[in-house]
Amino acid sequence: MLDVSLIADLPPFEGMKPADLGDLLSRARSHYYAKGEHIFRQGEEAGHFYVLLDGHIRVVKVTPEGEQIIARYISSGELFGIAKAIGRDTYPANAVAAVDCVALVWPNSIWQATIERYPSFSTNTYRTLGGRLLDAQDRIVEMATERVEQRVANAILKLAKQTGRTTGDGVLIDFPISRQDLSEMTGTTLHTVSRLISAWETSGLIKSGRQKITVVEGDSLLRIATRQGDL
Amino acid sequence: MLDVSLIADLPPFEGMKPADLGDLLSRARSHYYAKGEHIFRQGEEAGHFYVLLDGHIRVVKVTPEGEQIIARYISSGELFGIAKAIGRDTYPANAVAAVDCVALVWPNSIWQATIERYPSFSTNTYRTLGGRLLDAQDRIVEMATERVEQRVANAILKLAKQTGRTTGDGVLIDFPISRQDLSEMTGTTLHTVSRLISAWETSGLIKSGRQKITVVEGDSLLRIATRQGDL
DNA sequence: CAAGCAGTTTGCGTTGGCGCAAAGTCCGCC
DNA sequence: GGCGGACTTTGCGCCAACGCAAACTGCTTG
Repeated sequence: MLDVSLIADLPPFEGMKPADLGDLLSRARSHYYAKGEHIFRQGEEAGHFYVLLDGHIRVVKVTPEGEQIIARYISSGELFGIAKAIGRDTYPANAVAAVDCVALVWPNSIWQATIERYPSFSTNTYRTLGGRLLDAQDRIVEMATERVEQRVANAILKLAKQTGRTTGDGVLIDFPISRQDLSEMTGTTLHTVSRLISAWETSGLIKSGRQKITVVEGDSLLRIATRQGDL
Repeated sequence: MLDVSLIADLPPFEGMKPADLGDLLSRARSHYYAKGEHIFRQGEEAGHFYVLLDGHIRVVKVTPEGEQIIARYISSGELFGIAKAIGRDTYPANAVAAVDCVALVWPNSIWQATIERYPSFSTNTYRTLGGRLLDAQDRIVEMATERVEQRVANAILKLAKQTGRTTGDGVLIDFPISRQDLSEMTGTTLHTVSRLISAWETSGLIKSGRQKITVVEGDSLLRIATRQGDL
């Protein structure tokens, strides 16, 4: 049986009564996803909603031409797959386990009742949604106004902030991330990302390895991310 | 006094009982905004929410460097300024009247009660929000994968579809839109937009004038918008 | 109706970033 | 422990789109 302490402190459930939490939890099952596994796919009928308990999930949009764009990374404690919350019947993107993951899964049949019964859950959900809308719009502005170099620096900084783990060298992004992944987050090519990272590594701003990036001098990177034409 | 028929058929209020509509309407006041006037500004305390009754509104994000990006156009019948719905206390963008406009205005103090009292209004609102999130993500994908030419063609087609008025020549976008506006929607420069439009006008795909665009051959434009590298 | 401004067009030189290609390098697996 | 595949690096040539500059056009207003 799942214990309430699993989710009591997670943001989506903030403000809910313990009894309600237990009730909600009793309708969930937990599920393990191996690294690389798809939790759901774009266009698929949305049958469930999820809370990530452990791991990292990549949310990926696929174009008709087969190109992939990373919409966002989900960290543990976050809601995802909430198509129902936006009045949708199909998932708008793929969700892939970036590492081995554990998630709680609820059937969407209880969505409406859940939202209506637990106002704090409802509020939390829509706040999350709103945050994602703002994120998306910020990203549009970024893509429209900044150069590739700035966008890549920014993406690395955001990941380090969102999921970074401090090590001896600096802040390590705590899941495997390839040059290709970064290029799909910033709208460029893996080649360009590779060149930028090589250059930054040479000048000591970051350390990097295979699917691994450590931010050493965040300040310098931030300067790159925010400066305008003043090379 | 405002009449229920004003809003009864608008999407945000679909499914509401006439009595409830009257109730809601009694708390609104209507307001006229002259072309070019700001309805609210980015960063400002969000004091009201709105439904556009007539006109067109441009929602604009401003960067720290002063560059402007058009987030979306609001057409009549749409909700806007719903910062409260996403758990925000300030407006995330400017709203400017693209033409003379009339809007209904409610104080945000009644937001929470309104959302709770009228479930269909709540559902409609979040569906709208969800649509905007999906739009934003589509736009990210577009900016990451398509060339300027395709994005501009796409933007024109979307505007024609959203707000087009059929005339003798074709479908006219029915509010003033400059080359600069289009460039701010697609993440390019007014020069590039101007060049593209000139070319398309020469080959008869569109007609254009000062702040005016008519789509003549939508099919050909769509072909430009969707084709990949196959020039 | 003249002036002026906002919006548009067009030319020209430059360049950031892409596309292609090929050669590493690291890792997991048999 | 060696093989193969996934990931990364780097070189080179090119072109779409930008930046700058200047001229043009057509509303609008006094």
